[in-house]
Amino acid sequence: MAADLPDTTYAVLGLIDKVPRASGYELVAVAGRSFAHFWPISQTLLYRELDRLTGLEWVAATRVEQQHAPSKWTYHLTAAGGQALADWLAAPTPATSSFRSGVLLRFFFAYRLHPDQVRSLLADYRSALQAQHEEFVAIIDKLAAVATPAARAGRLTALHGLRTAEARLGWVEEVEAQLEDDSC
Amino acid sequence: MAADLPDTTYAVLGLIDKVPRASGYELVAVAGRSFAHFWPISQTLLYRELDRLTGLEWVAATRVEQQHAPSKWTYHLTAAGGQALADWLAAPTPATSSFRSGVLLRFFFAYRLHPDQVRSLLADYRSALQAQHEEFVAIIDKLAAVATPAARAGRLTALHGLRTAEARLGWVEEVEAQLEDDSC
DNA sequence: GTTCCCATGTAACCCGTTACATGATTTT
DNA sequence: AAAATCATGTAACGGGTTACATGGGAAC
Repeated sequence: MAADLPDTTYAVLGLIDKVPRASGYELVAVAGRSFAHFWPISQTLLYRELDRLTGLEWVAATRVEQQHAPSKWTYHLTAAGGQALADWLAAPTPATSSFRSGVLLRFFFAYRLHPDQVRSLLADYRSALQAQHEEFVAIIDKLAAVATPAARAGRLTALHGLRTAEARLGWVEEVEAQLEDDSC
Repeated sequence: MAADLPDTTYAVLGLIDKVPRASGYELVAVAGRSFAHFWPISQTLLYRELDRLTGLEWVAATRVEQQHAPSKWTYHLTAAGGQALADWLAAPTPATSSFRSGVLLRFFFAYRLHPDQVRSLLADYRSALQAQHEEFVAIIDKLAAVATPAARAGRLTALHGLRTAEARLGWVEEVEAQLEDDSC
């Protein structure tokens, strides 16, 4: 059907389905809180996708006047949009999980560093992982209280992040232990 | 000093340091086998970075004539290049680990799918993870035999991938177990 | 009265990708 | 004769980013 669009387009489409009658501004905030962990998008990009989606008539925009705040556009799926989302979800998933890690890239060349510098690299990484870990725990706790299918899906994707962070924290410990052995 | 360059530039710089006197063609192959797992780069991009690095005079190119194959350029670091690499490694690492997962994005909207479709999504993900797992095991085995600092760094980054894949396979099992509970 | 929140947008850049071109040599 | 390997490149596209602009109402 439609020329094949980037997954980001469907991410926004799915978000509008999940949070109907939201403004672009609100969607940016929701995206930042929800799928940003495994599919980050900037504000500019999200607005661009809203344009694209309305152009495709997959979503319809409604003008809402407000007196306590600027007027806004709210969005909701059309029938065609619902179909497009369903088609995309049903299509076989290309295994496109792109991962780029500045920490690992540096660690890969770590043999050019002093052991102290390596240790500090690992320490920074640990802090970042711990912060992530806490975020995921918070999300899981919050969503555990909600008994909707959407909340469950959100909780389980957060669990994926949690398990990943745990494993990587374990890796940091493993590596630090190995470095200590060498110093002796 | 130099306007701040993308990490990819330093990735190539580090690779030339690690594998001196290699051609662009060889570097593409090595990059594909080594840091592609956490820092993928395409052939075109790598060649473009070689141009940039020679322009910066961080690497120098030498023409090598061959009779059994086309002539080639080989690369090696200059003093300035070595300094640039060291500076980059020593600089505080921005926590830029960008992760985009098509599987998680779909899973996030999984409440719109039939349970069977979710199961197949998870099954595909498991296969991909298992393939990754095997790759990392192979790398670790291969590098365990080599007793250089560079090999050790490579082995430990591969271990990071291995631990991550293990944790995610565990997540798949966890989620599948939860889905079964619901069916009852 | 400055700062934060709501709300939407423009401009410019460039990184990274895919597809394709070329051509010699070696292997099947 | 065809296919794979070695080797380097061009062309075009677009997704995603950062930085900036605007402006009214609310909060401190």
